[in-house]
Amino acid sequence: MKQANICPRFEKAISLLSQRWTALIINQMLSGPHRFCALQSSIGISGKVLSERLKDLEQKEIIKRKVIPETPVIIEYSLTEKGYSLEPVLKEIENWSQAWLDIERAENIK
Amino acid sequence: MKQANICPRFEKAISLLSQRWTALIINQMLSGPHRFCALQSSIGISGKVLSERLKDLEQKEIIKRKVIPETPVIIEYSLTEKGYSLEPVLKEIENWSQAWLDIERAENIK
DNA sequence: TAAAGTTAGTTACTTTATGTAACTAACTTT
DNA sequence: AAAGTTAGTTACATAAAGTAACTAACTTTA
Repeated sequence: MKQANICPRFEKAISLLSQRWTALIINQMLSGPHRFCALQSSIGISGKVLSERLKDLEQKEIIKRKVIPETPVIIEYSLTEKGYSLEPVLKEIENWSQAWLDIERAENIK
Repeated sequence: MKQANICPRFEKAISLLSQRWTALIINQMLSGPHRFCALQSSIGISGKVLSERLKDLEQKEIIKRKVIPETPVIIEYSLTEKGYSLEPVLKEIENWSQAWLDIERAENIK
């Protein structure tokens, strides 16, 4: 039933950003390189899915994985140029969220 | 394990746009109102998931559902102001996709 | 007028994606 | 030696999507 007449590049971009966690991972990395467990705890993702996403994003050349042979070894994930170039997208999402969404409080009021 | 210190509005926006099909549905509607089966065939989504998404987007006030009592009845889905305000986000994704993605051809070459 | 088609969905069932939690291996700190 | 940290992996459970057939109300065609 796939018959989309939609631009394939656009569809690819959408399918990338529609993967759960992907946009949040990229967003965290906009502020600099991150380690595996830092991402894990800052966005609340499981190790399993995080490792899947990082492999996928690396393969898509959006992030790069660097092994720093300190003793204990440090694995550092950071954005490539292609990855950084998603910043305007994330910023627009943030702008929209500030303008149009508000935090529900109802559930907290007894 | 949810401990995110991320802005809750931003997270909400991300979780909206990370739902499969949602961004494509909104994108189609940027060009005007659409009927159920027009969306179905233009983006290649199943009736089941489309009806779920439309209900969800309506409840979030991003789209509105209008019953036009022509004979045969027409159900017209269109963006609200909140929905239209996502246009810059979609445009940025499109810009990025044009600048950074290309169509794989390898699989077509024998 | 019966048969076939369209629209806007829904239902039942299957496959895929995520979540949860425990585990590993190599190293460090107590 | 025991416990903790880092960067994952594995096995199992639940949730989300895909597939395809079905419904109900109406219309068009033979």
